[in-house]
Amino acid sequence: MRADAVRNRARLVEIADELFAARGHGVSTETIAKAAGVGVGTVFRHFPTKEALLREVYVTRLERLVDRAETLMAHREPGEAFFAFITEAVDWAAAKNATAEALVAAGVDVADVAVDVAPDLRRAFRDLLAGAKRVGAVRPDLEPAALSALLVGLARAAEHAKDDPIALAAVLDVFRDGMRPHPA
Amino acid sequence: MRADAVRNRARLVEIADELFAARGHGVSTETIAKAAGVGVGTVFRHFPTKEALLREVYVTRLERLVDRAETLMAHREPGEAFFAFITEAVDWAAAKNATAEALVAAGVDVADVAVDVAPDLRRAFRDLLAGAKRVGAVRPDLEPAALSALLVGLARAAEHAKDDPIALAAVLDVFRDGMRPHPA
DNA sequence: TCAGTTTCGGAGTGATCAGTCCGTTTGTCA
DNA sequence: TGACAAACGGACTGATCACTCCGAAACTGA
Repeated sequence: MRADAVRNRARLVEIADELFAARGHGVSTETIAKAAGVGVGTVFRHFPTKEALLREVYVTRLERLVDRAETLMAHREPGEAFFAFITEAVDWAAAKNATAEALVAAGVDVADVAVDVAPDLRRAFRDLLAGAKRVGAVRPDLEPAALSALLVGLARAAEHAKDDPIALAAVLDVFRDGMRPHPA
Repeated sequence: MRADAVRNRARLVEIADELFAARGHGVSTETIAKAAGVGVGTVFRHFPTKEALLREVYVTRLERLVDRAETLMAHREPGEAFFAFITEAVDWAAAKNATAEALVAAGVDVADVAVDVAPDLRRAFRDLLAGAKRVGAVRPDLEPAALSALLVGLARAAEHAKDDPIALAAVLDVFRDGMRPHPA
């Protein structure tokens, strides 16, 4: 692969990520191409359809999430790692929401798109939970499947409250307290 | 207003609600018109733009939600009314896959899209919360704005977990426990 | 029943978008 | 450096969508 091709491909994913996050999946291919400083032809040489570009963006995001979980687990105490992850996930949330919904709207099964990343993600969730449960930071009945659903929900709730810092803080508190071991 | 016009208008809102819920906002005006058994011209006579039809659908949904909150408050003990409302909102969302969208639309554009209903909705939330706080069923720092965001998130989380009853139960527990007064 | 008016239906319009095609440019390697 | 394949750019195409327009149909009140 030629050097300029590699550069353009990476840049396209990066720019597409930003534009999809900021303006939804409705942004036209031409807009993305212009923002990346290339022609539309280049977009479609690297990605056969717009949907393929969306998938790439989505997978890239999931990979970053997994990386982040692993970094936190390696450098923090388990309970702290877990809640730091939850909190950070909020920042990442709005963008992920938009992409996942775009894929669903396009009739794509998100689980199918993420099939390559899914095992890593599941493992990261499992390890985060196991560590946090071991030190008693998280309720013992919280399983990876529920955590996944909660993160999706948190992402959505955070997006909804993003312009109201007080509400956003309350939302985070509710999630965090709800995930902690319940007294009684 | 002529009898057939009234009938068509109501039918359009009803059909549009179903189609938007099932297939997203991307459904074309012509699809909606055909499903309602009318021509596109009829759609645009009743609603100047597609967006106006969307708004009408949202407002109708929100009104139903407000009605339900009021009924619960009138017939149940405050804490029970609050949690029954939460639980029902989820069932409704998971089944119809639509309330979250409606709430997001209301939140993102409260002053605009749902200008007529927003005060009622806010009042219903405020009253539900006030009652529940009075009897100590809900944490005192939970405000209507945060509740609104949490409902959106809960609806989304529940939808994500709908095929896994154990995860769904855990998700509901996390939300309920998180909304209860925090010990310490 | 019938005139008068409202409402309807759907072909037509202009705009936009995903995706194609090919002449031109650029990186690569001998 | 020069030859050549790889990659590029953007005009172009066909499809689709929101919305318009007006002759036909249907409701209503007398």
